[in-house]
Amino acid sequence: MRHTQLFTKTRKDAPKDEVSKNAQLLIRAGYVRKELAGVYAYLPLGLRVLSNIQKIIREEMNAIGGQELSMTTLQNPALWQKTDRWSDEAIDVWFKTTLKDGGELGLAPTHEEPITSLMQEYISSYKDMPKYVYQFQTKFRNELRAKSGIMRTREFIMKDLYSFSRDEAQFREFYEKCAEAYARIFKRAGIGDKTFRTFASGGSFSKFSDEFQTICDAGEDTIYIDRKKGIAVNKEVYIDEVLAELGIVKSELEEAKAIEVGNIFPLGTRFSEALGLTYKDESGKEIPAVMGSYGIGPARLMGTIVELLSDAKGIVWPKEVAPFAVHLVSITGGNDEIVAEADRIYDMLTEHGIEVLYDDRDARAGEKFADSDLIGIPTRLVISEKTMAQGGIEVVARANGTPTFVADSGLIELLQN
RNA sequence: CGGGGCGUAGUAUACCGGUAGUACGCUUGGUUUGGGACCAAGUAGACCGAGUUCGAUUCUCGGCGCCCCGACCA
Repeated sequence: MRHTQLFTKTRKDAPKDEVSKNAQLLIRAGYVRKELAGVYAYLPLGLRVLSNIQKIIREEMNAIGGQELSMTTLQNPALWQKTDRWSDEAIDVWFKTTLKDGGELGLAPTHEEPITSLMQEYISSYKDMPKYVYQFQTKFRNELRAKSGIMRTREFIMKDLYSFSRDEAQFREFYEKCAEAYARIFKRAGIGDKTFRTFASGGSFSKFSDEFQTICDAGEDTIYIDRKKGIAVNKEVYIDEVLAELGIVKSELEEAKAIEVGNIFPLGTRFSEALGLTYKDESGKEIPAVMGSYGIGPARLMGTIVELLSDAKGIVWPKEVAPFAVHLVSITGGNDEIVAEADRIYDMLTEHGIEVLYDDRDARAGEKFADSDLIGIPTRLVISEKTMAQGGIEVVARANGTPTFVADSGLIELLQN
């Protein structure tokens, strides 16, 4: 993509109403725009990042047998009444709306009810399970206080997967498989070394759940990490009984602030019983399915990456989530030959299927480099009078800023490795 | 929801009970051209409502919006 086609612009100053690093950098670089408190629009660059994150998640969910679908955001109150979750006391973050005929609808804060109802139509035998379905769908949560930029918002897309199993053992098997898939996702997203599977409370559904917590000072949670074992405990269940159960001792734990980037938890038969999702076992007996729920918020993950992987100049995207693989920057000084050469390189990269943002603006080097650092694409290619005289292209890694030279005959090979 | 703070050009800010200033941006012209250039001329602003006052962007009240701390977070 040519920069001159991009409608967004970078800014030197962060808006004064944003304090969080993720929002400041993402707004300055033109990835997102704030519409309201806790409501952000994703601009072309931001949407590319979000899509890349979703691609990683999708690949890993498909790899463990997940099937993607898309439910609705408008919710039928009747289903939520059956599980006793329609009242504002049960779920205090509801956004509700009224129909013209006077009826009421909900804007989905989560999707246990509709997915259970949906699957009830397709699961009737033990032979129909296990099944794993997921979606990327907008959730609305009427947070009393939105905060931390794109990490705690009132409207956000969430990947939510639901598992349907015959019994506890079958459920457990998938639960562990999913935990492994989550670890792969966070590793690919560039935050694997700072993300820990964390024992946490199960909320209103069950005794426990597992969170995936990424160590970061901008986080809202406090966790206790056992680095040797590679696991952690959320402060909310930091009690002797739990520590004993997990086989960890207080003296070896390290306290840290962390961001909850994922959460998996058992639902048991809480929803299947309430909504009649039962199946017949081998003996013809009617049994409720055992369910599990598995969530990741791609936007929160995006925000976490920015919080962790950025420096004074801007963002430093990991390869798999970067909006483009390379940032081609021309320093032309008004010289048409350099423009032609940069155009040629751009075409060559594009023909080889390399995703490239081409800064073809008629701007000075300083501004282009500053913007390039801010936007944070992993590899920068510079074409200038200097590089042309040396018969090559300058390659700069955003992460460390060290320039190397490559002849254009070796460029494609270098980038494809 | 409790507490605190803030609303001034597109952005960041200043001053003031008496015609709102600066920087960046943007427009035009010129000089520049490897780390956010320079000169010149332009462009553009007081969240909404009520009150006090001769006069309110400024003071008071209300509303709306935004931020922070806490609480909450299926």
